[in-house]
Amino acid sequence: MSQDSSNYANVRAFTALLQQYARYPDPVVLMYLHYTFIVHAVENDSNLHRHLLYSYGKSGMPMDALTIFWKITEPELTLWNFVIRLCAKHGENAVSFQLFIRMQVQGNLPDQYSYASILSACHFEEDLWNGKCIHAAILENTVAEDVVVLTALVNMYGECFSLDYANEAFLSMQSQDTVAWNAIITMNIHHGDCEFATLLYKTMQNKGFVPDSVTVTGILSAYANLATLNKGIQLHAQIIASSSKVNAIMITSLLNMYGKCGNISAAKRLFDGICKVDSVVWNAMISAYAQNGQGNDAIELFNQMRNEGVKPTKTTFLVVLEACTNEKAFVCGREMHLLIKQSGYETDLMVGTALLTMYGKCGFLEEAFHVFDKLTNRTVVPWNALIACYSQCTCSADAIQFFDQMLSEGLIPDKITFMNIFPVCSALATIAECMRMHSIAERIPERDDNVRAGLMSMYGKLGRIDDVKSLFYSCSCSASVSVWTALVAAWSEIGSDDNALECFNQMLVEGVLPDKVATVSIITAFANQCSLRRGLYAHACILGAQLELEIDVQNALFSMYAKCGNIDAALSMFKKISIRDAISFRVMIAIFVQLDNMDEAVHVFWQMLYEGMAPDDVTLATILTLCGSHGALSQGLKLHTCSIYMDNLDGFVIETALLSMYSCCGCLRKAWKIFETSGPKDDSIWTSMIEACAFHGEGEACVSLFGYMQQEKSIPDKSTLIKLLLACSHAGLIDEAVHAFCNFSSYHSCEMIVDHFNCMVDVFGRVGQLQEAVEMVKIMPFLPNTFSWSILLSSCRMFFDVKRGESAAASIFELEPENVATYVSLSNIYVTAGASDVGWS
DNA sequence: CGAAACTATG
Repeated sequence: MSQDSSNYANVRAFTALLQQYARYPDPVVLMYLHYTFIVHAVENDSNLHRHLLYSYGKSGMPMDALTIFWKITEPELTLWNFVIRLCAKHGENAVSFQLFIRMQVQGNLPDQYSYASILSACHFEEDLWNGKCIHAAILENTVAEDVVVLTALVNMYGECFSLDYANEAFLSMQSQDTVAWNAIITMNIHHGDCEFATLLYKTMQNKGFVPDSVTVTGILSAYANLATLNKGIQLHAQIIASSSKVNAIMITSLLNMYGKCGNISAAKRLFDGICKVDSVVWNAMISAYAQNGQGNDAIELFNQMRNEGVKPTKTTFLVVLEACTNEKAFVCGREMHLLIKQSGYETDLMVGTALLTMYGKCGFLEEAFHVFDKLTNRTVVPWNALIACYSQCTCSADAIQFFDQMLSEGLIPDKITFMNIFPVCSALATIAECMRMHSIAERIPERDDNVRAGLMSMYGKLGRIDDVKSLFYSCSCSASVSVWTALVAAWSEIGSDDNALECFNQMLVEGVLPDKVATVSIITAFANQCSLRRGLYAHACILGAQLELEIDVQNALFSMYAKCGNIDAALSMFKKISIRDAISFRVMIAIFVQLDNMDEAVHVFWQMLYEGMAPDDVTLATILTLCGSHGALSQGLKLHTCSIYMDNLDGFVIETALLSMYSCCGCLRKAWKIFETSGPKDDSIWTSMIEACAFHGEGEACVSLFGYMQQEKSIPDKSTLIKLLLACSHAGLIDEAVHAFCNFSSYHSCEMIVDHFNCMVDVFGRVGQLQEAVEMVKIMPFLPNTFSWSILLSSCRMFFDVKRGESAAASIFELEPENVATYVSLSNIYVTAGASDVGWS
């Protein structure tokens, strides 16, 4: 066989391979094939070049495609257009333009497809000038009226400049086609005008154009953004009825629509019935869960996705992290971090920001900062996320420091920055800081009514109603609903509920309808004043505004009824909410906990689990504490079992609560078990264990725990010391008490409080060392309070010491002349000492 | 075999 014919056979074989490849594109396989061609010296076949070029294009590798392209001598116009379009599609806009110029230099005149391709290389505002140049060239050309070119212009102006210009290009078409309609519809959706997009959709059909899958996709996202579930369902039904082929993109749009409209079960039914090889549909379903407060289902679905071998993408990380953040699922979040590291997305700005937000929401500020620190070319977005983390964890000073650091790095804060930093200033309660932030905020370009409202609520929280008012009156035009809300809240903050109500009325009079946020904050304001009458009034005012269906409003309403003392109304509202969220349950549980109604609290808690909602650790911990105080061991055990299956809970909080619950229910051994099996211990769990031992009279155990705690470098706080001293006192462990007391005072003398000394009075008094007890009262660096003397008095009574008892009683009378108990105690001393005849009456 | 404008999840 000659060299030529063998080469020919190779070319045919490789061509076949490449065609096969097109069905399952994979960059690694493609590069391997390319390498093999070179080895077999068939690489220079021009036919093969074309195949390779297209294959690289399909795999989304524009630069490799270009390398092949340059080897082709005198490529025809279609190939030029192909590579221009390919580079544009993958963000290589500059390369597209170079190709476009080079093509013409080599004597090829652009046709309508060339113009359409090069226009698609203009995506951003910065590209507008290029786009306009191309537009000018088109106007000189015969293709100026071509619908393809004009559609590309619609898109270019829509993405780089304004909807108006896009509309102009659309209207300048002599006749539109479906694709052109699709372009103008999607442009309106991208600009947020979904109502108009649906109107265009109707018009298009009236004019006889048949919507295709692209139209449907766009309209579905319009319905999603408008949250018009019924329209969405209707369109879904039409899709099914038309029995046209449903592609993955349409499925994704449907999932998104159901998710945004809050109909998770419909989304899940759809999802279960499709072929799930594409990560995008998984992402959409995970996101639907995450956005509807079902973070645990989102996480579970993600695990299923991995089990089925679907590769997570950047978006997967973003949506799963969102779920972890909402659920405070730290364990899962940390696993995600590992995966993200492996995928090389750790330093991606979006992923990094989502990751640091997750850590921050879970309360792990160090980890959050660590992620932040690794990000390069930081924009204002990760800074805002970092500041928000520290602000929400009430690390106000750090938040301010980061703010200043951000400024010194030359970044300009945006309104989100201020939305985060204003609450920090009110938390710090330093007026100088508030004014400094105020003056910086005055200088940012995008200050708007939300920034103004933020400022007003900052001053409002500090009670500076005059500053709030002057900001309100400095509005150049009529105040927006957020500004009105801030004013109402500020009046309410200083307890002037008449003014708050008057402002609310004034707002209604001026035709400003309360939105969701306004309604919630107004209802909450009245709830905090326990003003049922005003709360009812606010409730009545919003009845017409379709707001009573909003879950946040419903939560605020029933909580208001409870705070104002009308529990029955609260409960019946709670029961009537059709789609309750996790917040509804947490609020309702908190209400019952506050009422010390364990049965109802536990009942709502189980109901919450039954409806698929995850409790947070605070909710579970408060219920456990309630069970403890009611001695409800069997409920406590059930809750313990159930907590084992939740991974979104803060271990320390739950373990500490469990420990206390067992201790209060009399199971010291179970409390010990919790303590022993918990990992590294924080201060609160040490303290709880000491308290538990004290409660059960295990004084010696308290003392040794206290010792261990200090060995572990855990610093006992003042309340731990009190628990310990009480335990020692009950167990008569004088030396141990003295030791702990002296030890603590030598290291933390500034934390010593009068209660510590009172405990020591009790320690000595209880065993009859009355002289030492008196000394304790004398040497304390505080003025002894009634308790100090009362403790001494009761010891004197126990040991029949009339003289010291009289002197203690005299001191109490000085402090509290009306204290009847003292008379009783003293008379008891006289009686027991057989000295009732000493002349006191 | 292969061109073009409009398409989903964040």
